[in-house]
Amino acid sequence: MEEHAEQLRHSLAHLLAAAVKTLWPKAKNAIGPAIENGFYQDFDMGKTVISQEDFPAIEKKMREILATWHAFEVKEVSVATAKKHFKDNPYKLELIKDFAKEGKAITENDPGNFLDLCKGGHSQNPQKELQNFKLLSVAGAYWRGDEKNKMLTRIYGTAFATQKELEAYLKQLEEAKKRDHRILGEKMDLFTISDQVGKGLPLFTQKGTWLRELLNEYSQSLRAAKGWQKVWSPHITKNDLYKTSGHWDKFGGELFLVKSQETKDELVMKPMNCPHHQQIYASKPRSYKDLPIKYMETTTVYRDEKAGELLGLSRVRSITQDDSHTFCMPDQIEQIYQELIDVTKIFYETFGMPLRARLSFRDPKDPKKYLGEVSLWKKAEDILLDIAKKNNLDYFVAEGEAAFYGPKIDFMVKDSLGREWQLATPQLDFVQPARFGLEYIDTGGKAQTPVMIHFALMGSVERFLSVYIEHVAGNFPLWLAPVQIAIIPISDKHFEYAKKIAEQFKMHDLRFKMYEENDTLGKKIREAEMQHIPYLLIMGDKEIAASAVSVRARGQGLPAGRQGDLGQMPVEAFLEKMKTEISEKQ
RNA sequence: GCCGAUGUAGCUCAGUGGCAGAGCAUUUCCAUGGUAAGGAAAAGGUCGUGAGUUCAAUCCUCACCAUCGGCUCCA
Repeated sequence: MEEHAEQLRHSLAHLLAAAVKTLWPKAKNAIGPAIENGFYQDFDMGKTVISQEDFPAIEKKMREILATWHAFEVKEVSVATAKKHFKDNPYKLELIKDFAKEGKAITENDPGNFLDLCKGGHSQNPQKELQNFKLLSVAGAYWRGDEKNKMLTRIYGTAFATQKELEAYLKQLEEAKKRDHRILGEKMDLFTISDQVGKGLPLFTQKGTWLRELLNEYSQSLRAAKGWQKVWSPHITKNDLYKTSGHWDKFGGELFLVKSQETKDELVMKPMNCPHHQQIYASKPRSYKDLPIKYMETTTVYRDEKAGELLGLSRVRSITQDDSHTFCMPDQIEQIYQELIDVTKIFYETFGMPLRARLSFRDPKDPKKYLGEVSLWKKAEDILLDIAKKNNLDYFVAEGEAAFYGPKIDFMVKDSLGREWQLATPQLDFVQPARFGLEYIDTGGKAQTPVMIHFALMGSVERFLSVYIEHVAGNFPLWLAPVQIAIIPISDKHFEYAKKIAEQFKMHDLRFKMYEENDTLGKKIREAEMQHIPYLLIMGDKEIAASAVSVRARGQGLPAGRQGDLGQMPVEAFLEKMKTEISEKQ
């Protein structure tokens, strides 16, 4: 964020605090930083409940107060003075105490008639610069982000230097809302969520299933080309498996339990596939000549996510991973990583999504969170860093983001609205193979422990879909579109010709929808456009006479006359066009 | 899990302490159409679920369920 925007947003957080404290004198303001595109401010509101309905009043008060603000004066004060100034605010007192302990200077600012504890960094000209803001939402947030602490009321707002930028941002929010995958998913009939099946358990329609299968086919085909082979594992398993792997201690609360009525077996729904794949590896002795061994399996795993965390397809309880596990010798790690990085680059380039890599390493200050020897971790992290450099990845290191069994590369993927998502994640694992006693015999005839590499290209099909639907706003490329062609006969006189064309499409494995309803042409075109079908074929007397079809490419937005009109072409020419586009994944 | 909001027809949403409403979608009929909604009629509801207050609850109260905005978490 540029410094200027940060200053004005931070200043607005103060202004919001001032307004809320004027309207509700008992409110205690906690912290209020600038964030991307705006700011927030936390309050302890006591028993008062604030809702969006209060926003007009708050915004009005903010503008009133703003008129009295001139310059932010930042003053350093003693701990005792600061404590006196904020004696009624336990949050500020806690901050003062912490700052004092860390030996930081304590600074206050007062732009007019509102004293606040603050490190500084404000707008130089509040009258002029703080005009373009809007309050957006109210939410709960734990004090200092710790769920053991009290929940405060957080008010989010957005602010820009100019009215024009503010309006553009609000418009972008609206656009994002329109392409929300939950809304498009329903409109385009891709998936549905039923109360009777359960929350976080989406059901996929025929169209949504095409997307799942085509995406998976692509994901697996890229890896198959580099030697990964499919395996299969069942969906329930004895819980001992996860006790051995170490997952039970860490994630036991999120496992779905399954009880056998025949035996005393305590089973669980599998929350991941790595232990299963390790058991396949362990099914017979392995030699160094067998390595690397590359398994892949796209399968659904089940995790009991906390209720409030479920969200459309982005966070679900039935998660379909396009998973793979590779067992190799330490000196093969680099080669495997290179292959996985190659695959990831191709995959995301196909979808037009730029990549950035986050190297998720352990937090050196909190070694208890991780299993395995420190020296192994260090070695693994060095290898990842080295590979990232060699591949010219746009990368950054994030300490404390590692999985408990090893460091990983999280690929951050940028969508067309500029939002970043974490999808593909090659993860190195030095811990689990040892726990399961996996071995291979090296050239000297000695048993060694292999290294395991976890990797899912999409991450999960559901999560990838949630991002991708919004990335393309429902306009899937031809090779992916569940319905590729809308066949629109002008009237029932033309149905027979339309059916003949449809037969040809069937022979070429093209996916089409026939608009046979007795509706007007305009209506049928509208419906096909609203379904984001890539090509619309209109056929009437003229087309029959010419043994042709009239082709209209999908419009990308609102109606604008005959946009996308490609004119009449012979059926063969159209088929050829489809073939080319599909094979090139355009 | 926590804070807040919401839940009325398949969808989007009005509305009321006293027989439940619209638009779109659906069905039927009329219209046979040339590039984003032709016309008419019908059908469609335990007003999220359960309890309480009341002569009477879709409306008020409580609990639960689900959804949404966030927080925390995310193998």
